Amino acid sequence: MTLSVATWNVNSLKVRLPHLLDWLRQHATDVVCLQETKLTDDKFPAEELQAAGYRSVFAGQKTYNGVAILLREASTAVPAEVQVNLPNFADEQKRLIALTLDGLRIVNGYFPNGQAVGSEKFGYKLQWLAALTDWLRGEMARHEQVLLAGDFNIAPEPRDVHDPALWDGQVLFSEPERAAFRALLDLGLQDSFRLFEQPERSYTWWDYRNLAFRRKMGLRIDHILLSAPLAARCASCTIDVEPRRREQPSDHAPVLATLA
DNA sequence: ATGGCATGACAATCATGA
Repeated sequence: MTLSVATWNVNSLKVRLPHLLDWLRQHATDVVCLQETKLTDDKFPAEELQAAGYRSVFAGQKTYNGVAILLREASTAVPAEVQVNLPNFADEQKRLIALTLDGLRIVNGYFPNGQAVGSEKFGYKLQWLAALTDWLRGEMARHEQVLLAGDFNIAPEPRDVHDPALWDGQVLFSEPERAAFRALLDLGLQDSFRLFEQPERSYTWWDYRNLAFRRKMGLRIDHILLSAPLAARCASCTIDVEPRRREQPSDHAPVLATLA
């Protein structure tokens, strides 16, 4: 029994819905984690996604943030244990949604950006990461199969950054953020992308400005992490850059993992 | 050079992203 799981920061689900529907038609991915939907729940396009064969579980707000998990009806069980936001971290911002699918605990996060190292938002990012790690420790004790996907807003290693010297110490690549990423790995999670040989300059985000995509000036900040039993089943993890080539793209590309 | 581009709220610019 195989299962495919994707994560994609769509940077406005309203604007990107045509791209998403096209992508779902092409890939028929079983589970799709979305970030930055930027929609209140009453505006979520659940009917359009239902028509495309997907059940939606979502938590949004006006203008900013917003997360959703799409489940392909034909292939997935009914979701249970739906969790919106971290239970140990009071937060107005909708940045996390989790559910359990036939014993598989799926956590989808839109991690804070952090704005600038040392800023108030950077402190919020580190606190959010600490709360996530504490909460996940318990989730991993309760579930053998844990999948953490999303826009982490952290490039974990120099090879995940187009110009590590330029980005040294900057937000998204600073030592405290990378240490927080390692703390997630220390829980027993593995970076599915690095389970396999990958092309040089593999990134998931490129600035809209300065022709960054064409010049391969990107960062790998969107990830799918797997607990050991899932990592053992992981058959592939790839970044699909095709949607980024389209007109009016999201600045993030989808990441896709398959579990055998 | 804190810009450059994109999105949303709002009605001309501004907050935010990464």
